[in-house]
Parts: sequence; structure tokens; C-alpha cells
Amino acid sequence: MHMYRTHNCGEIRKEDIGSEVRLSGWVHRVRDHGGIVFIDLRDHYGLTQVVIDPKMDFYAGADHWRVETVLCFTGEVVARSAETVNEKIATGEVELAARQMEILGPADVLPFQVAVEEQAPEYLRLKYRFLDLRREKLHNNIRLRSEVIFEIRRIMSGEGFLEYQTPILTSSSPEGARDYLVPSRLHPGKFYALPQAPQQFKQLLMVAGFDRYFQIAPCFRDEDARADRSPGEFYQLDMEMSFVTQDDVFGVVERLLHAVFSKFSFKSSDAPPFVRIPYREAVSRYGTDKPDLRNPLHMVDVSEIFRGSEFNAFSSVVAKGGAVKAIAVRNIADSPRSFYDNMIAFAQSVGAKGMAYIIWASGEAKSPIAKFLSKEELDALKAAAEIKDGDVLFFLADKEKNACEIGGHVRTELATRLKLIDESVFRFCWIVDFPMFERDELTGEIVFSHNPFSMPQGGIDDLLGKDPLDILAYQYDIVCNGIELSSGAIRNHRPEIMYKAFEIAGYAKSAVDEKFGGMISAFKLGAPPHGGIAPGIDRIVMLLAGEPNIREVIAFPFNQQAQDLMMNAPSEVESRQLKELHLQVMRKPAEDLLP
RNA sequence: GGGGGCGUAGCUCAAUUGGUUAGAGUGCCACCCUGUCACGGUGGAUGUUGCGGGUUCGAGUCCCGUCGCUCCCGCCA
Repeated sequence: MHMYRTHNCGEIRKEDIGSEVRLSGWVHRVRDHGGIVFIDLRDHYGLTQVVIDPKMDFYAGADHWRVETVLCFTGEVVARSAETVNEKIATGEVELAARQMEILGPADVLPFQVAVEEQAPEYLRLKYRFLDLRREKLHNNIRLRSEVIFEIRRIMSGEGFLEYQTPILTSSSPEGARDYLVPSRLHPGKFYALPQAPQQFKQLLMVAGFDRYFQIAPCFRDEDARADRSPGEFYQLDMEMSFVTQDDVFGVVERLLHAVFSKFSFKSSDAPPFVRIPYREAVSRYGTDKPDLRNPLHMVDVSEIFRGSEFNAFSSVVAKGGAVKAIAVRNIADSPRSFYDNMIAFAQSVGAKGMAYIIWASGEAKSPIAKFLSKEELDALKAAAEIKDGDVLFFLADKEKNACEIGGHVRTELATRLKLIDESVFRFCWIVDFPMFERDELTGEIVFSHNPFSMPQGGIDDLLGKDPLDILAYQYDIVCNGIELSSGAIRNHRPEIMYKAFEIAGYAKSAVDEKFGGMISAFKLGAPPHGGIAPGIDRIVMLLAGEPNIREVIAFPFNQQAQDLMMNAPSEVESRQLKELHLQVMRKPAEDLLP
């Protein structure tokens, strides 16, 4: 018989009755009846009830066994009587009558319970992550993550992609997020950087002729945390394809996401092709470039209706080049006054100067602002927002950018408060036609609005002939339920177009050669047209697991301050190590004064 | 770097709004119990109310500061 187990704790069934088995696992729960003890023994696979009879020589100690101790039991599989069958567990028709017991791993008193899904403080959960990972929810999330990644590899392989590794120690890039730096021992004063993404490497693999690349790629960015953004490191399904158009990339991603989301969730998910929304329309209609399409509300621009209106608060905004955005909500005319007051307070909390509304009920428009509006204006509003009796229209007037942004928040808040969001679906959309450049609000200069390596849609002609702010890029995002899963692009593989694009953003040719010399020289020696995308693995699993926080799908996450409380990272290092790396730590003055 | 929320027993929470000795559940310890499966029962131990000041006859409660966790803004090509 095997030293530790013949079966796992989720395995034995009626068919095994009468056979001698050995099980090892953690003590999940103990039910001590004095004359008989039941122990739920747990492992990765399930639970099995072990019964300890008072006649057994190890019985006396049974009630001292603490939960989460690791035990090994040997004994006979016996049937449970009809009234004692436990239908809640897969092994519930049988139990193990223990004949032998061995303690494999004793456990001290726990900082928090494993068998009970009670809330525990975040710092304890992170410090004792291995305990938290034993708990059902987190354990299942991490298992789901593994299964999702396995499925992704299977599908990508089926689509003709091969997986390649790229360097973890690379060079710092001038664009993008803050880098994590690694000092060089052999080159004093020089640093490696951890990759923010394998962007240039995957493009070089295309130049090298590998045609279709993917990688479950670690990415490192020294940025502050959010609920859906773990600081430090995260994983992307990084992919790149040669000789493709935007539609080819979309096809692969749509097939992949639909398959993965259908397989691992009971929620329904959009079938390909996914909705495509131009960037400017997304901002105008939803107030964001990552709209949650489960939310049925949207904005309409009613600026023209108010141009020259007697309602001065709006007409003056329009006269100054601003916009009036309206959000129609169906069948809420009977809401109490407090609902409108609270919504106005919310709008102000996200930057609105105020928010007007009109209620259509019993064929009449009721509103504090109705008396300023003509019948023609009211009719035009009804038509623009397809208003029916019982509907309410909310208005925000501001500079267009502000009105859209605030309206976006109000749209989300309205849907949340009115419970308009369908929680049973995954709604995907592509955001396309991102602008290539934008004006930096602080400096007034033209800068890249997204990825500098994206191909401008009109190629060199647009770069030469169009207003830079009107140039669109073959740049796209994929969004699911309001969460941005990824950005991608058809790349700019033509050196002359790249030089020109960088020139518009204020970079001299020599600067491009210096920063991206490797890529430029590669593109001068025969580069195929290529493009790709890199959906975030953590966010995909987060959506599938229904978790509101990304830490719940990462086995060993940082806390919000980018610390690992279990491994005690980051930590100080010995002065010898610093010396080897030609580094000197500049401590804060206050710490210098300490003895 | 900035703003909001939270911080009471190992854990989850309460404490009648400033009033006597800070409670309950769970966990822990001891004992009882032969069919439970969140077993049940009896008893017991456990508190620098995050920390430091202040106001007050009196502070878990009010004020100031500080620390920690969290959510958001900035940031994330």
C-alpha cells in the first residue's frame, strides 16, 4: 500500500465499499460525540468523512486534533445507512472506518478559519496566503486560472500560434509606465529594465518570420494599484500575427474569448462578431472608451436644440463651444424627489456644476427648467431621445470633454441605482479608430495618444497631409462588461512612416534611432506587415470568477503598496550587494538620524 | 502626491450616541455526549478599543496628529 494514499479525498464511492484504502489530507472539521468522532478529511479533490471508533488505540487523542492538521488514515470503506448519507459531498454515500492514523503535519491555532468563508483582514490573508489559498473560494479561483490558461494554450495552438519566450531582463523604454530597474554589476551606472510588455520582441519575432507568436507573458509596471490592477506584475496573453489586417486579429480574439467565456462561465457571452464602436462615438455616447454594454443607458448630444434657447444656462454653454448631453431613462417618472436630488448630488461629486432633468408624465413635461423651454424645443428633445410617457431625461452642460466624462459617470450610477445592469451576461465590444495623436493639455504639444508603434490609417499620406489630431490609427481595445481587457494594433513596420510619426510627436530621427535602433534596423531589412493584441489574463479570470478584486485570482499578489507580506518584499539588502552593484542608498534625513 | 471609507477579544461584529465592571457569535482550553456532517451541551480563559496627544468629573464614543488596510484621482505608450 502506498505510504500516503491509495485514493484522494474526493474519490471513493459505493463501488469501493469493503476495500482497504489510505487517505491523507487536512482536518476540515471535527465532530466529537464522545463515543464516536467524525472527521471531514479534505484535500485538493474533495472531502471524505472518517469515522473513529472508541475501540481504536488512537481514539483517546482524537479530540485533541486541531483543524488543518495533516493526517493519514487507513481503514475500510463502509456504506452509510440511508438516513446518514450526505448528498452535499461527492463521497457522501460512504465513509472511511479508520483502523490506523498517522499525524503527518501538526497545525497550531490558525490566524483565521479555513473551513468557514468568514472575512479576514487583508493583511492577514496576504501574510498567511497559503492558508487563504486552502479556502474554497480562493482555491477554486486559482484552479480556474490554471484551467483557463491551459484552454487558451490549446486554442492558440489550434489557431496556428506557437509559444515563444522573450527576455525578462531588457532595456528601459522611454514611453509608457515607470519601469522596474535592475542594476548591472558588470556595467557600473547602467540598468536593465523588466519588460512592461514584450512589445518589441514580439515584433522582432514577426520580422524573424515566425508568423504567429503567443506567450502567457509576465509584464512589469511600476504603477499604483486599482481594484482591477495589481501593482508590480501581471500576465497577458500576448500575441502577434504577420500579414494580417485588423479583421484577422479580431477574428482570432473573438473565437478565443467566446470559447473561453462560454466554457468557464454559466453566464452567456456575445457570439462573434463583437460590436465595433469608434473611439469618438464611445466617448460621445457612453462617456468612456471602455463602455459597459450591459448598461442600456446612453447619451445623446442635444447641443443644437439648445443653441439660442431662452434657457440661458444651456444656450450660453453651447455658444461658448460646449455641449449639452442628455441621458434618457425609461419608466421612472414616479421616482421620489429624493432620487433626483441624490442623482444631482452624485453628478456634482464627479465634477458637474449641476444637472437638470425633465419628467414626462401624463402627457406633460414636468421640470424646474420646463418653463424656459418652448414647445418646439421640448418636442425636439422628445424626438432626439425617443421619449415616451413615463420617461425622464437628465442633462449635463459643460465643455464637451467634461460633459461626456461626467455623463459617463452619471450613466453608470443611474444604471447601478436602478439595477439596470444584466448580471447574467458578458458583453464584448471593440473600440476602434483611436486617434494617433492628441494635444497635451498642459504643454499644448502634439503627443502620441496611445501606442507609437501603431500604423496610421492613411499611412504616409495622412501623416503628410492631415491635421495630426484628425489622423486615426489602426489601434483597438477589447472591452468586456466595462473592463478593458486589452489594447492592440496593426503595427507601423515602415521606417519612413515611423520617422514621420515620431517627428510629428516631436522626436528627431536621431532620437528614434537611439531609442528604437534595434527595431528600426530590423524594419530596414525586410519586415512583414503585422499586428497583434495582448488580453490581460488576470482580468479575464477575474471576470470569469465574478471577483471584484484582481487579488482574488492571483496566487501570491502584492498589497496596494506593492509589498509581498508573506515573503517580506521589497526588503533591504546587504551593503556588500549594493557595493557590487555600484549603488549607494540615499536614505531620508530622518532615518539617517536614527542610531 | 491627493481625497473618501474602515480600524473594539485570534477572527466577524455590538456597545441605547459622553456615563458605572466593553458584550455576543466563532475560534481556543476543560469536561459531558455512539450517527454527526456549520453536531449538540456545561463551564473557563482571552481586550494597551491601531498608536500618541487633547477636551471633560468621566472618552471605544468628541477634537488634533499619526500609522495600517482598502476604494478612488493622479499614473497605467
